[in-house]
Amino acid sequence: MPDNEHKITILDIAEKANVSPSTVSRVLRNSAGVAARKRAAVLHAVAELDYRPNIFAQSLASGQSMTIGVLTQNFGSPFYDGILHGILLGLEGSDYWPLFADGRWQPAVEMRALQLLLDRRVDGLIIIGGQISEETLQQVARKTPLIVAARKTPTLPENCLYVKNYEGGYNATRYLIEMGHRDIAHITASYVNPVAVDDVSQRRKGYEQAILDAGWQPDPRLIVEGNLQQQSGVLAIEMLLARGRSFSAIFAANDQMAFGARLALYRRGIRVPEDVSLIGFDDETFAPYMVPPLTTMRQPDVEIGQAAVAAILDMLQGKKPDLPVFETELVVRESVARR
Amino acid sequence: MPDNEHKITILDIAEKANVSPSTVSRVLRNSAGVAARKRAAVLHAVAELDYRPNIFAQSLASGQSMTIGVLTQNFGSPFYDGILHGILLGLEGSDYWPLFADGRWQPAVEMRALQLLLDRRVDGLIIIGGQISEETLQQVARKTPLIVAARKTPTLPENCLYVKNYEGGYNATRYLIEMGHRDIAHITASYVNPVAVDDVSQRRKGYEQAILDAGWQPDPRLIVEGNLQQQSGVLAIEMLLARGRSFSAIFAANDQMAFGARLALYRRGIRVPEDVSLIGFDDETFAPYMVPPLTTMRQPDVEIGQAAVAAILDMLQGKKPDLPVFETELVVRESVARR
DNA sequence: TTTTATACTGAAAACGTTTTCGTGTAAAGG
DNA sequence: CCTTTACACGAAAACGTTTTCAGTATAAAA
Repeated sequence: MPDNEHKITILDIAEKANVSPSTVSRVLRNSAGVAARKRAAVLHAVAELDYRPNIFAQSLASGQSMTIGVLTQNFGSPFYDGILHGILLGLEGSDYWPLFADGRWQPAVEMRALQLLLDRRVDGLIIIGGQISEETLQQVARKTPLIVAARKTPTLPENCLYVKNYEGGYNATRYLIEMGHRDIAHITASYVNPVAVDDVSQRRKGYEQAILDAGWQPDPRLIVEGNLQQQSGVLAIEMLLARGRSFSAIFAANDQMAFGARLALYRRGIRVPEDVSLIGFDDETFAPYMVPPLTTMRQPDVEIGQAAVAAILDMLQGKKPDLPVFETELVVRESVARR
Repeated sequence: MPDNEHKITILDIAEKANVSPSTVSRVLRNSAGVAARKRAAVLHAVAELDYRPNIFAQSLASGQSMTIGVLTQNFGSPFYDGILHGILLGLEGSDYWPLFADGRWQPAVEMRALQLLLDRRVDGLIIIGGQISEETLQQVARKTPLIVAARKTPTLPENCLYVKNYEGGYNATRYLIEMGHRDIAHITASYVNPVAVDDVSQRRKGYEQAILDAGWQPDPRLIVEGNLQQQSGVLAIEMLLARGRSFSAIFAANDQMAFGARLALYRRGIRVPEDVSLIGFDDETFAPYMVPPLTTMRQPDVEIGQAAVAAILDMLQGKKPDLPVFETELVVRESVARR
């Protein structure tokens, strides 16, 4: 690099402002009273020299990294992406900076990512989904402010952000029933390579309870399993059709599988919603642009991200965080018809 | 763990292994020869005490942060997300760690994010899209290895990753022509709040040239502008239809607008591809699940991300990076019919 | 006027590494 | 044998802050 300019440090500021380095530091962090005259001189020198503190020295000396670790499973997934967006929003103007890591739904990768985040001495940690053992999580929580979202963690009620998936599944099904449907298929997922997905099984329980409450018996022939990806929605429909059990509506445990299902129905010449109604879960960005626009249960992803950050920030200040419970919301579009 | 509070440092290792701290450091970074016996002792002590180096001290002493800054404009966008994924992939196993920042397509936010990344002393920087002035970019490039992707930067040919958008637009249009279409509409975008989108205007030039090469004149009534979002695709179709100029095919400058267009056509009862053919650009994850599956031009997003990382890593080793030029690829699905 | 708090402030000690400098020792060369 | 040369490796000096400690004024209290 041709540019061998001397990096300006706090010492340069001190010299230029005719004070000691300690005083410069005090001014910069507002950690103690400093005479107005000197404060001005310091500020002036800082501006003049365009001083940029060395973040490593700061962190080393103060023991704080001013970063929040965010461990997610899949940058690409729309739901996770919404949470990330919320985190970004929540962090805005807070002096903290997010450090993202992606576990890619692989236990080994995830553990490594967690370790790396810890090694980078994050001041707080937000974990979205994943499959790290509760024991490990407890251990982490003991040393670092921790929030776990989009995942069930019975042993850490104080650190968990929770969405009412059971109610969501119930309400989605209930809506179909109210629209006159009786034979309602459900596309669920119990293991995704190969981690149990509690959220989704909660939705299934809600589905089954809604059927029971209507006075009917859930029919196992109407339940198929996918893996949350679009393609598995296609397969689910094939399987369902092969079983020969008729149905007039489908509740997919997430939008992505609903999209796949919709495509499979199109290929079979089955119209939506004239022949079969379809409801999803998540309200992904694409849902309003499905043909026809997808009726679905919205999860407040951005809000969850914001709440996670708010909670971490509270914890960092020693306050008890408040952990709202999130409701899902029915978004009526055009993929469900009255029967 | 029975955490006796005492953080173990390199000194503890040194003591336990009966060597000096310097030697421990040498073993850990492999920076100089160490007697096999001592090396083993150090490694043993490290394992025994579960030593974790303090990354701030390392960075402070070595002057390297072992991080790569990534400045993106929009975590949510599928194309950007693909690039991010590629970056993650490329970084795997490289000792470097990505630091993400989101410019949100807002110049002020973007500049602030850049500044923060620089303050964190990233060893390299990848900028995806955005509107930071070329002058600023040059300044940055002088001090830090820099790669700019998905954006035109005439003054920085050595730092730029480039996709053949012109050819992509040309080929998409050419394909429609070959399929027997003559009246081909184009949904483009010239400014997106309010940054000029060079990629998209290249595609438009390709479109116009293909028409010219077929011996016809581009008709301005067949060109509408959106803002790259789905919703603008809907509006574009409304506008197009209102103009009364007939057309049998549409080339949308990105998939998102194609999705919106498809919805608008559905609402008007215009069938795809029987009445109107539709081709997009990007090959987003959702494209194969549109109804009907969308024919589109694929951009190698993941590969771009990987190439960006590879280039940065090269630069960090003082090597001249090789900067491949990326081709787009026609992905034929079912949204274009022969006329 | 003397005492006693009450600001300020600078010197110096962390913080936990990496890296430079020398020194002692063993191998190689004459 | 005596010099070089090469190698290991410990001591100590960075790296750039924050924070503690110990003053010194200065103002308030007595």
